[in-house]
Amino acid sequence: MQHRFRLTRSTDFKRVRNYGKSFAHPLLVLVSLITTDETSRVGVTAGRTLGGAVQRNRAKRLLREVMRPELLSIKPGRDLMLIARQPLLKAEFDELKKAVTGLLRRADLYKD
RNA sequence: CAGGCUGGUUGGGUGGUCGCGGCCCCGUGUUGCGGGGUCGAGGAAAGUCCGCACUCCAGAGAGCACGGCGUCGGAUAAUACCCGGGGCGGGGAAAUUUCUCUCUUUUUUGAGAGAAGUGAACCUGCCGGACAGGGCCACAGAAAACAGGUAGCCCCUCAGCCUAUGGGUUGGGAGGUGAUAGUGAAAAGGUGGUGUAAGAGACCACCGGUGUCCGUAGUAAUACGGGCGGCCUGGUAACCCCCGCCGGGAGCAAGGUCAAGCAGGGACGAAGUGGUCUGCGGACCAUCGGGAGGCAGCUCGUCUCCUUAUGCGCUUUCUGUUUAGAAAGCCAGUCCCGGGUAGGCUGCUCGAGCGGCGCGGCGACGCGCCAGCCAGAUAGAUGACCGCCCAAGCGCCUCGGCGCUGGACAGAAUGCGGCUUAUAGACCGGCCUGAGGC
RNA sequence: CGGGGCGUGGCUCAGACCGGUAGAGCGCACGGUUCGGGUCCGUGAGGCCCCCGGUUCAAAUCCGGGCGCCCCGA
Repeated sequence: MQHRFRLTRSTDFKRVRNYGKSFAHPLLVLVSLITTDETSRVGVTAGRTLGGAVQRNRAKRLLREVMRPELLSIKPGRDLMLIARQPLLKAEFDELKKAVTGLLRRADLYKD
């Protein structure tokens, strides 16, 4: 995922977390916030409950890899946040992909 | 061959498609985008237990306090922790010796179990001082540290009883003793003898320990042998302490630099003189004054640059018939200033580095030569999917294949050395013991 | 990067500085009191003192190392 489509600042994460709408799934949580920007951006987090640095990095890489092709078909001006949950580490890639696309549809983020 | 122990190396490989970060090159519509090339996690990157480099702060020197360390030699940039020794312990297989028990055999014997001893390689813990001083040593025990008595033993003495007049016995008192028994983790060298009323290093022999001197080996700690002396002083300093040595503090979120916003400070003068050009708005040059900077810090001098912008704003005071003007303050604006938050850049990876070869050393490590440059991210780059192969586990049978599962611990964040902890396996050695063969 | 604290019966904590007997409250079990329950009274079970080494005659305590949890500073 290209760097300009990423959430990078701590304040951005706080803003999305505080004012965004959240959608839950056993594998992950999606948080969405409407902004005035042209582009949509995505941030990825994995808390300490997932395990050590290896597990947390792997969770974030999987989430980024899943989001990469979906980014083109998402409505502009959205800041998204994906929060990993513990069962994500044992899930298959296709399973995770299905979960993410399902959440994006529920949040009504796809272009018409 | 069997068993035990131990050192080192490695930490899945390969190909395809898509994707991410750094650097270089090219193109372009140049804060960006596209294409190509190249590089891109570890042996522990981890824990942060030590030691350095580096940076900032503080600092004349010395001492005190506090903390750490403490056998010898070596290695190192440095280290209580690395390497090689020394001393005192602990663990350690096969084998074997002795004893006891059980079974067995006509006997010789054989087998098993248990206890004690000897016992390799190797692994592992500790290491100044207890005659400088203080504190503590529960329970038990007579006594726990300038030893000690209501057990026992012995002598003396007093009283009672018995008596064959030698004495015996019971109880009390004054002493001696530290041998015996018992307690305890520990009872003030051990064994044997002399000696004595009973005893005791009181004395003797041997042994053990300690101090000191000499010799041999060793750089040394120390070991071995011999002489002499006292025959000798419990443990605890990972309790205080004493002696010797070492230590300034903080840490890459160090530090440097650029710098929004907000807040703070300052200025918003005089509008001179001479000249040139002019499209009459003004512009430029020189000069006076003012300001900023450079010429090593100061003065002088000199050089360079700048010298503008206010508001039909508000309040008060003064002048004035009014329009208006002046001064002070406030507000807004513009410009400048220093400090500096968010944030950016830097520090940031060429280094006590890594690899190969050779030499020296038992080793830690050192020296020389060669070849190359080998991660620098910052919500933090190494990922996803697929094929084949090599190991591993499970199942099946025709014992060699087939099918399934499917990679251990774990992710750089300034760098390096050591330590500690986690770790599926694979490969290559070394040492010791036992059995057999030549 | 640096600093601090905690771990002891089922739960909340003492004991640790200065080593020798592990204790309190709540809870639990049994008995009594009551017609029965609660309250109250009495009795007493339950601990490898987080783990591994070391010092010591002796370690929950002293000294190393490890594990887990919590907190703080730049």
